[in-house]
Amino acid sequence: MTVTTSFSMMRPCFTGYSFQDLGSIPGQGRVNQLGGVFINGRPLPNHIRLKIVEMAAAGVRPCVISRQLRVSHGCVSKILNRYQETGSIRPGVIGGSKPRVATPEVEARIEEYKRDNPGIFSWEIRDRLIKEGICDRTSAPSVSAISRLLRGRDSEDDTKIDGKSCLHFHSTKFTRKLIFRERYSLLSILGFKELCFLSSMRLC
DNA sequence: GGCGTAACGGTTGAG
DNA sequence: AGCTCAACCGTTACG
Repeated sequence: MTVTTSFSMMRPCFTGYSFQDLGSIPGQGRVNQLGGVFINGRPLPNHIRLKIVEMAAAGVRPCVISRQLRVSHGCVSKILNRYQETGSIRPGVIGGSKPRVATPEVEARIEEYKRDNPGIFSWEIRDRLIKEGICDRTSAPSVSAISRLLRGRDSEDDTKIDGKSCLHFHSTKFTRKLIFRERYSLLSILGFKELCFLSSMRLC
């Protein structure tokens, strides 16, 4: 059995460092107990990950893979487990926070709070949203997201067309930005082809 | 000796 | 612009 790399197996952002690169990144490369080179906190290069999966598929025992590729057996075990679960050799998405969803209802409520009390702090708005059950602690927009929304709102108040506020246009612009971020994080998980397919099916 | 996994020190990136 | 924090990483050590 052979394992082929599909487009979806490739992460768009991290393509993997080459060991030649390690020399050009002073202080980055470290050596493990097996003599292998790694960068602490960073995923192994794709070609090593692929090699691990290929060797396992060829029936090579994990301990042999570990010794031959000079990668810790814990790492070999992790990568093979992940491959079994997801079918992908790619590492997970590192860093970032879960995108908060500011629904039109939440946006409207934020605007209402601000109208009632123009001096209200963003963190107070967030607290009220949670207290009044509009969102829970995990889904509530972050304080910085709220303040950005309010900043946007304030600048829009200055730009009125025929005496009417452009608030709706700009708040939907805010929502579009969140949707774009959701898509971007999907891109790193699914890969470009899958995302194009889902987009064409209007699934995301 | 081989394997699974918790703990650790590190990086990353959205909020 | 800079900080926070929760996600991930690979290595190490233990059972």
